[in-house]
Amino acid sequence: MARITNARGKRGEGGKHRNAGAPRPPYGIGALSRLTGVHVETIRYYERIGLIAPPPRTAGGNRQYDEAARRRLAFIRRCRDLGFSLEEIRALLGMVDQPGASCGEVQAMTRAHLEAVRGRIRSLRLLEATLEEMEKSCGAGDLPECPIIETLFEEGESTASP
Amino acid sequence: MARITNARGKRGEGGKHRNAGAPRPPYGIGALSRLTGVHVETIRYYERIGLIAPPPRTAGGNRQYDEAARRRLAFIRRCRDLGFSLEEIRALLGMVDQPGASCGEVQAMTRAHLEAVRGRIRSLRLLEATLEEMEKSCGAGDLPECPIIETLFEEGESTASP
DNA sequence: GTTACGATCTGTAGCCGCTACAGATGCAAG
DNA sequence: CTTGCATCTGTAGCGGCTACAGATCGTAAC
Repeated sequence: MARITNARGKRGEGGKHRNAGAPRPPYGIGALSRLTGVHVETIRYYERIGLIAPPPRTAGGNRQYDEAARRRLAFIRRCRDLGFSLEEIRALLGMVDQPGASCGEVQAMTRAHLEAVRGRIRSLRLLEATLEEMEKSCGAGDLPECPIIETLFEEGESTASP
Repeated sequence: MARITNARGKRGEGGKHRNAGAPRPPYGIGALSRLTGVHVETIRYYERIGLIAPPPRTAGGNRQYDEAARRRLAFIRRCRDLGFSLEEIRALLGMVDQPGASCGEVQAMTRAHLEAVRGRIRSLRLLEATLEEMEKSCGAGDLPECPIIETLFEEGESTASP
């Protein structure tokens, strides 16, 4: 969502009258946020919990990020989009930082995560079926006794655990 | 999960030597927990946030629940299993308590919830596809440059938002 | 220079839906 | 009466942010 378009939309961020386009390092936290799609507060949060390193500061105390920081944060963002937890991401970043030979581990984590995702899909589908049935049972929705409520009051264990 | 089997398994709860089977009202909070599958702490939490009414107490201050309370909590449990939020459940309970004519509303809520569930399924499926592709790209898992990591470092917006 | 205004700073508290303690009682069986 | 579980209250923590408040930074325009 909106990557380069508004990167310079409000303020140049690169100072003077640069040759237009994306801003360059060092990035302020706002620029980094726009570049990666991670909210400013979330970036600070990641720093607080030690997911990203504290960047150098300006004389006044504002954070300044470089290209490496940007890439790392974008990596995190992509992992989040794929549903990895922050702890999983921490592990992944650790593997990234290792020399080599970690490919197998990365693959294993991906596989485990994939299995978890599939599990969630399965239970959501059961849930979907139950809800569909309940919804249909209502017909026009003007019965004296609501069948949905009846169903919810009935005995018996439920099917899914989302 | 385990409904009547262990209802009397650890302690009679019904006092004396009752004719076996399920305990009877009034239920202590533990018995209620076993009957509904809702943890003791969670029951107290529901009371604290006003989702269930504070029950009468024994002289010593222990909670005592009746059959109506049991049914209501079981209702809540079933709704949770179906993925309704506590706020949604609060609304549903309000409708239950209304005389009649709320069937349409209940149906509408169910429908809305069903749509939300379907949305979640859709994004999880996108996610699944991406993860599958990533995982496959690794092959035997012993490449020098891990393709998964490469992918995660690549530019471009991501697809799903789970 | 100064003013104005946005960007950024720190710190704290809140969201949901529980869960996990600690430390004090209740209560029934032996 | 003792044992020993069940229950009590209260508080804090989880994950992953989000939303303030109130202060300071930084820069463009006058």
